[in-house]
Amino acid sequence: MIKSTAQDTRRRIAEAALEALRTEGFAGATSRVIARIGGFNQALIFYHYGSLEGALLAALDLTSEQRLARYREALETATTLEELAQVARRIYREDSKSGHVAVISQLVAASLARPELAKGMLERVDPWVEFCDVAIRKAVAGTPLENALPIPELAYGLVSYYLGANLLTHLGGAERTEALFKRVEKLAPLLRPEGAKAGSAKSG
Amino acid sequence: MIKSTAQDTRRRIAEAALEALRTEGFAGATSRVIARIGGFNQALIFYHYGSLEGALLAALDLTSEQRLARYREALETATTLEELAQVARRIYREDSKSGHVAVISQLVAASLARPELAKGMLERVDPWVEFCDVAIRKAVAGTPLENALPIPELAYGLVSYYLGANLLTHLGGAERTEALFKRVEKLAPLLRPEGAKAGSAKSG
Amino acid sequence: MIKSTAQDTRRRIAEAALEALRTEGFAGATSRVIARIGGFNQALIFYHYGSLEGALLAALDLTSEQRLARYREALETATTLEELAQVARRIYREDSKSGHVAVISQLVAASLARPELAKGMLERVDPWVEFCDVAIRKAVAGTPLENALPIPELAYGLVSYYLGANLLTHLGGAERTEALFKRVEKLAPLLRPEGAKAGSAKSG
Amino acid sequence: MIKSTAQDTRRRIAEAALEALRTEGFAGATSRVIARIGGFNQALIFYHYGSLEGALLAALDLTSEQRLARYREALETATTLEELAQVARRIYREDSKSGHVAVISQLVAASLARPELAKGMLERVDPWVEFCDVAIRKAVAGTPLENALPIPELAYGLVSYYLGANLLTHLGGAERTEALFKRVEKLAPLLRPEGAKAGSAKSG
DNA sequence: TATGAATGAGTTTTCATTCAT
DNA sequence: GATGAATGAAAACTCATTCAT
Repeated sequence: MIKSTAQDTRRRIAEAALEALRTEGFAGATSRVIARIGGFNQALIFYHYGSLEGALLAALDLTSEQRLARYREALETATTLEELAQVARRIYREDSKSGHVAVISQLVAASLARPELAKGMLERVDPWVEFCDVAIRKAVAGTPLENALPIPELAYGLVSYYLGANLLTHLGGAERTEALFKRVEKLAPLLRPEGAKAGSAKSG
Repeated sequence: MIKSTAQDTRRRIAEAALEALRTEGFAGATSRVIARIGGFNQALIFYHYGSLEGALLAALDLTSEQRLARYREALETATTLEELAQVARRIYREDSKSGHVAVISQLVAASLARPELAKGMLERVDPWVEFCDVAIRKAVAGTPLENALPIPELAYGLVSYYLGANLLTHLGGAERTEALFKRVEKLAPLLRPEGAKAGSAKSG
Repeated sequence: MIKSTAQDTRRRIAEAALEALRTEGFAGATSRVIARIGGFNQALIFYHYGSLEGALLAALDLTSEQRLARYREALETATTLEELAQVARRIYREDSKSGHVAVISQLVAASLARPELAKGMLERVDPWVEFCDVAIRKAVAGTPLENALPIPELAYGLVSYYLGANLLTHLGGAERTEALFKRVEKLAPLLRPEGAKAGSAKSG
Repeated sequence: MIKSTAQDTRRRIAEAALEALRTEGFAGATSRVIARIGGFNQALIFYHYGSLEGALLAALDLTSEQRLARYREALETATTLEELAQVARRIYREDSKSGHVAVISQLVAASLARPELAKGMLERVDPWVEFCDVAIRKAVAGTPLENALPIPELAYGLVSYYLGANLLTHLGGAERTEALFKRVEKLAPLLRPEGAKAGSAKSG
């Protein structure tokens, strides 16, 4: 048997937990299932994380890091509101396909009735709000909206929407959310104030 | 042993299930807990609903009916975007306090991994989208937005947002969602086209 | 609602119980299943028979009567050992196909751990032993075996064998029992005493 | 908590299951009863055998091995048909007393309605047929019957009879089966062809 | 650091049966 | 005679977690 460092093992456990969440949902992410997926002993989860929830939160961190990195990278390329909308749609699709945000939905929902989980979850929401904040700020930079919009509140609103959209998507309403994204892309120019838009006049 | 009609008993079970969902969440809404809350025998749930899920969906119907009625009533009183925003905030607070939409969140989340539940849930989403559709339509009636906005998509988006906002609220972020509502109220007049705003200014 | 006489209802219950035993086996012949098959209320079983077991025994009586009548009729036509063997095989097949003796096997087996059932079963075995007794007697009438064979014991042995053969048949060994029957048919003449056999003497 | 090897524990479980089958029958051999008899946790059954049926089949293997060994040993000592009949009677009594074959009857009967069990059972019937085959062959060795009898079919027939006889014995008809055995013993010599009977050699 | 074994408390569901009507 | 409603007890099985090694 090859001994691994505690770090490696923790990582393996978190990855197995993530996979379990993705494929089986929160209710199916039992210690037994996680152990089977990762090929290790159930007890190891408790040895390293103290409880199942600890391992699930580690799984969330794993996916959050990955996704946030991806988001930030995508944000680099977007400079206008239109581009931002496009980026958002693309990322939404990636998230749906990969199941990453499904994991978040599951954990958020499950944590409603689990104080300890809820605490861990709330902490992990902030980076996302932060990200949205930056994104919006960038999108409206140099436009009149820059000063008019309640950006922090909007950022939180976006995260809220994202969560809800993902839940519904997984219930079976994928197209309807996609449809909204498409509309927003089309409408984005209309929301631009005159000055910023050169000659592309809009709302009469 | 007191015999009641099936209707009454079904109602009692649904109410107990609702209470269980509210106070214990989906994972805690077991047949045993529901039976204890309602003061009846566990087996009664299966006698009347066939399965736990059946009873939980009945609970959802109970709360949905109540809330929708309340929403429609509130909608009657609102005529402008500002008023609509106010109504929305008030109702959001009621939902948070009463735990009604928390129940929805729980069930939506839980149904991600339960096909039968998911089916039942999806059917129950539509009345809400419908309601939002009507509400938005009413709010923008007579304004240029009336023709510019993708109302059906927005309606679905609102429901999505509402779901997410409720999840986060129950995680502990109530004030942040409230803050957004307040901002929207303040900004509502700005989104109004000049003509419509003329004499009907509401916000002080 | 058409009221029926107690006799009619008892009959309907017994028939439904028999059908349940046939199609679902003893373990599946629950009061609920029987009631569904017969289209009546579960409680009716207890009203008329006092217990589930009572109804199941009534079902057994139903099938026993039918089969015994059939057996006696078949016995009429058989006069020699060979013919008796043929008749036995034909009847065995009928029993297998119709599921009648499967019902007996089920009940006998189930009664091993149920004193009340066992009592009822034992009483119902006698007519069969009696029948075998008569059959054997008839088959060996006029031959030396008539006085040599311990007919009552053999009769009981035949019933024992029949029970076991049916159990194994239902486990999946139908052909093997059939094979034995065929062999017995062929060998029957060999067991015949010289006098009775005319010129077909075989045994040395 | 005393830790043992998996082998030991599996054995303890199988033994407890066997005892439960013996004393309570199939319907009474529930996980709870087995656990109580064995003095271990119900869950242990599932940990080691995956399902109740797995444990019950293990119990059957336990008793089958023991009995087959005993049978083979007894067979060694019997060389003539008479002796074989004596041995059969003795063993039959042992089986009745010890409840070993009652267990088989129970499982065979129960498996009528349980496909998985039936599969396991059928596999376990063969060694017994094999044993009977050998026994018969030995009994008729050197006699004219050696070539006249359909031994494989008879072997299967004997197993069938044994099963049925045991069922009836447990229903309460022990003496009647005993009576048949006694008669067979007495008649055994008569079935012997003259040549072999001459000096009634016991063939050492 | 890791694991196989073990467990108490829990799950959903089904059962035979009773009772008020 | 008949029935819908109700129930206590029990079923098989799973859970997160602990413990000895």
